Amino acid sequence: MNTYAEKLKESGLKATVQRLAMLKIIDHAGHISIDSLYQSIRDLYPTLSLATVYKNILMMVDKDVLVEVPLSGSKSQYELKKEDHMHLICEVCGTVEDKEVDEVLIPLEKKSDFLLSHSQINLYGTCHSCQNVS
Amino acid sequence: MNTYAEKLKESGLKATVQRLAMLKIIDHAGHISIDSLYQSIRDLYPTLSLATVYKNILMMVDKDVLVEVPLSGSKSQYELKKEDHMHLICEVCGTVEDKEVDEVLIPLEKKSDFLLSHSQINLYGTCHSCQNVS
DNA sequence: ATAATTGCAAATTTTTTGCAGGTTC
DNA sequence: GAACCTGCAAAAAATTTGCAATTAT
Repeated sequence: MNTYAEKLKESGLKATVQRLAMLKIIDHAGHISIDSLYQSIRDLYPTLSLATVYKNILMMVDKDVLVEVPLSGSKSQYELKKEDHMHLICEVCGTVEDKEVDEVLIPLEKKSDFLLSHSQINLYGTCHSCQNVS
Repeated sequence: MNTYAEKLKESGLKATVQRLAMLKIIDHAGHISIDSLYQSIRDLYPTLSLATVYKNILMMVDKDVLVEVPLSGSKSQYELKKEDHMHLICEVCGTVEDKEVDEVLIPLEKKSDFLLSHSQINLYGTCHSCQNVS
């Protein structure tokens, strides 16, 4: 059985073709904005409506299937829920790369007397490739 | 002379009463959404228009007077540009607290071969006060 | 004086909602 | 078959734009 379908059912959501298509595209892209997702998905399902994309994004974020990645200066992207990690956002080419969070946050949590539920770490700068173009 | 006015002029922006009022409120609040800012500012300047707030936010972010703080599940907030720091966002009471970034990021930058320009670190969880309410 | 900024109204863009018909379990 | 989901169209909310009048330097 399809993993995406399982994830949905575990979360109490029905595994519709629309949702499966969304998850497949999001997973493949890593991170994606609602607009891009809608564009991509129309190639496969021309009748899928933007309203459905919105409804499903909200629902899947609510059910912890997806995570919102809010970004400075552009619209939020969405990704599959997985281990906390940070994003390295290249200000030149716009690429978003994932990176492990390591144990950076545990000592921090103790020092702050803050009960951490999840983190959102975005580092803006210039990625390896773009540094070399100069 | 007023510090806010200086900041604006250094950035090539005119020090209008509207902008000064915005900076004062933002500074006092620490972080604020466009809506809240508009509400607060109307008490002082009932004729100030929402369009002006939007124009000035964009302009001041562009000129590095302000910084956008994008948040999961709610609209972006804005704050005065200052040293990079992280936000501890309480999921119970919604409070956003500032915290130093320390030297957490420097080793990270080296390891990632990423030329860091600025960071945006939001930690979601439960703050000290809300932990004690139980 | 001149170049930038404001406020208004209108346009555009983004997101949400209601509901009839279709689909999943 | 019951509850849930979709797609459409329409509504609501958020953001941007154009422009004449005003303001800062």
